[in-house]
Amino acid sequence: AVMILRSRFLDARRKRRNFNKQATEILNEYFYSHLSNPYPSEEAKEELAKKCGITVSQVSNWFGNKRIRYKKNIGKFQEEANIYAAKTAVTATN
Amino acid sequence: ENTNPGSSASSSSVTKEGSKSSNSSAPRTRKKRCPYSKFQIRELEREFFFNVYINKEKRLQLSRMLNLTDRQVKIWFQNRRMKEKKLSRDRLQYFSGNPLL
DNA sequence: GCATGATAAATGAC
DNA sequence: GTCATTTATCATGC
Repeated sequence: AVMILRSRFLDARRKRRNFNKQATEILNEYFYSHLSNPYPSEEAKEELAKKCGITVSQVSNWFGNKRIRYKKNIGKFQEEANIYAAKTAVTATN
Repeated sequence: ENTNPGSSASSSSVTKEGSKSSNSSAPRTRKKRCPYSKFQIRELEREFFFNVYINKEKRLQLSRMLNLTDRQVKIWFQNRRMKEKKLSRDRLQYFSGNPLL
């Protein structure tokens, strides 16, 4: 039984699985509502991880990938940015 | 497999600024990430298993054998230690919600 | 065929 | 030294 779990752990890391839609929503909401400084603190990461049902490392990975891919091609994310900007416009000003 | 690591920073030396000490401000050009070969990884892992912290002598020796700079070897061990720590954390988190134990 | 999550070199703060 | 990060690369999903 231990061997099974061990082997399952070893190859469960690069077997990539997409996050569910709700988790992606939460992450994108935070990212685009903090676009001027998209660097969540450790506490914020833990909260995001809990709400998304993923690990803190996965949250860090997501923000790392998001930051550079957004920076490299802002135009491609423009539509997405507008959507979440409108969705979180109220909370962002507070 | 892996050619001289020192040449991978900027391939064309003519177009890039040839001067080195003229501008003291910018971070110059970040060295392009070049994945290490299987042989290099094997030897690095072997030494890492022997001791997680490598001393200066072995570091220089290993860097020459693998055609890497001592700085690259040093940084590899730093990253490898971080990887080990993260593996431990993930193991704990993975087996903590254990459905079979 | 790219989008996406995870990992591997490389940098910099401290 | 650690450690969050940037960047490119890898591996998979679809």
